[in-house]
Amino acid sequence: MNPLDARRDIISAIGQETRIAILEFLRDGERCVCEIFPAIGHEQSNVSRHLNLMLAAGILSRRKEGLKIYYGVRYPEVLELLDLAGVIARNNGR
Amino acid sequence: MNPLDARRDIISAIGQETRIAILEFLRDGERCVCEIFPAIGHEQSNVSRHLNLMLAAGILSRRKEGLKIYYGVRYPEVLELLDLAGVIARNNGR
DNA sequence: TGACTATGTGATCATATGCGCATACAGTTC
DNA sequence: GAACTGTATGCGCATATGATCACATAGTCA
Repeated sequence: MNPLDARRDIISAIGQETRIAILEFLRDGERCVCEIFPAIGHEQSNVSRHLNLMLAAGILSRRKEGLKIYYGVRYPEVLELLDLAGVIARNNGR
Repeated sequence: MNPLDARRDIISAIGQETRIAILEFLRDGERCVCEIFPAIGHEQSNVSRHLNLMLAAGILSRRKEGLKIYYGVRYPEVLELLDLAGVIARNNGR
């Protein structure tokens, strides 16, 4: 994969409404799926897919603990990227 | 539009291969469409659409000069976001 | 083992996206 | 005005994406 593709994969893994909601919810630390999906108000199966997509993109970590599986943001840069997008949006007058 | 939507619009306007190529080409300053599309090797019509999409998202500037229309990156944060994605990709081992 | 809980996945559907072709439109020059 | 150059847009197509439903799987514990 050329570096161009790699960046696209990262950016498009972040730039989706449901996934932004998940990332924001994970800002304070890792959470299990059972906490995430009620918090953002989406179906468990849907959230599971988004989590696995971000995991595959390499921006989430995953840890099993008994029945539960905890996902977390793997790099602070992911949240920084999100914040940077907020800055740009604000420059645009929202 | 809620702030979540605004960020998604910014991020998804950046996270596409053709548009990343355009943004990289515009890194050194504004260029007209007639320079951009041969440089990145895409159809003029296709490039025009991508430029207008990014313009609508607020991340590009547009300036007319005679027949030519010059597009430029409106905020340095856009290129910073791209660089940040590069950092994450590199953390992932590309 | 069997009931229960947490998570993942196959099938399907509706919509969004990216592209190319042809053509329309706008501005310049003669 | 006509010819020309540069840019935008309508249309159609192929594929990607996000969502839901139903069901499968995996781990726990009586």
